[in-house]
Amino acid sequence: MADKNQELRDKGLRLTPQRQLVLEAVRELGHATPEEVAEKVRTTHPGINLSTVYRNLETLENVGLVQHTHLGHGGATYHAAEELTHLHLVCGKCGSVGDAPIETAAPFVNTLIDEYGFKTDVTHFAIYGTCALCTEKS
Amino acid sequence: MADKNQELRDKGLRLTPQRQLVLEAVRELGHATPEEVAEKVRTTHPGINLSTVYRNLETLENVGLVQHTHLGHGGATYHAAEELTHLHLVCGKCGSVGDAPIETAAPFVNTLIDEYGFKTDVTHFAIYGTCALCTEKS
DNA sequence: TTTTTTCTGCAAATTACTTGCAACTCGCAT
DNA sequence: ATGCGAGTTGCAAGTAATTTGCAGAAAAAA
Repeated sequence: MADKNQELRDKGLRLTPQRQLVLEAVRELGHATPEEVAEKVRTTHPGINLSTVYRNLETLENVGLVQHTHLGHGGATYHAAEELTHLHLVCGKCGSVGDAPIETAAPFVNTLIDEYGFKTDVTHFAIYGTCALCTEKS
Repeated sequence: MADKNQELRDKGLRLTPQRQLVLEAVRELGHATPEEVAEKVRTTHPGINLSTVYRNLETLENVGLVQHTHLGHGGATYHAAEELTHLHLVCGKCGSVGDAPIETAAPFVNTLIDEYGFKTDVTHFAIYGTCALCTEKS
């Protein structure tokens, strides 16, 4: 964990237990809302305040260790930066979140660059639709 | 306007001035937040309540006359169903919203169907990235 | 018209997040 | 080791955006 300490300090951040736990939680959860992160952190550090979680997620995002994505209605969900290598396929019927490799979108992304000069970050918003299961059912 | 009346009645909806105005406003505005719709409606019907706007947008969405899209942080924006024929390219730097024809995404959409059975609605979430202008500047 | 049923307005409630501030503590410099 | 100062935390209050409960208003049906 000396490395983990270093990782945060290198970014100019102070090393607090809360901050470490928030980062750990995001990494372990894969993707999670601030509320879910807080809940996870509370299993080992019950007293943590929700605003501390929000503030740390923001701080960690500023230094590039985590990122947020919009998977649904209002709420953002957070990912560890290393894991942001897939698209999110959100099903509007059942709410499930599937993954697809980011390369799936590569031709689309290239088209947007070529024709509009628009550099897309496909992971920032979910891809919305109906999953295979729900399509069958209807 | 007999046709417009019919249009709503056909869907089993009662014809109220508020409802007509909300639908009109969405059509005229192209895309708008609930707040913007309310403001527009108030130019001719000052007393309308914000919750009436919300409820009507929801109702109109249920019968398929309007749809909502996520262009940014939390808020949804509403479109007339007829006009949902383009992608939204949202720039994370300047906040501008560009359009691109929906066909741009067709190959991508097909790939997702073929490989994952996932039927995408590309208009529901914005496509996020950096626009040509902001890319130049940096 | 009268009845039925759906809408509307209003006020209060909820949700998700942000902010102000005093107390605390991390890490550098003694 | 010890202390100092800036970055952090917890707490409580504050926002912003949307939702809900309800009684009265007003469409459509009878």
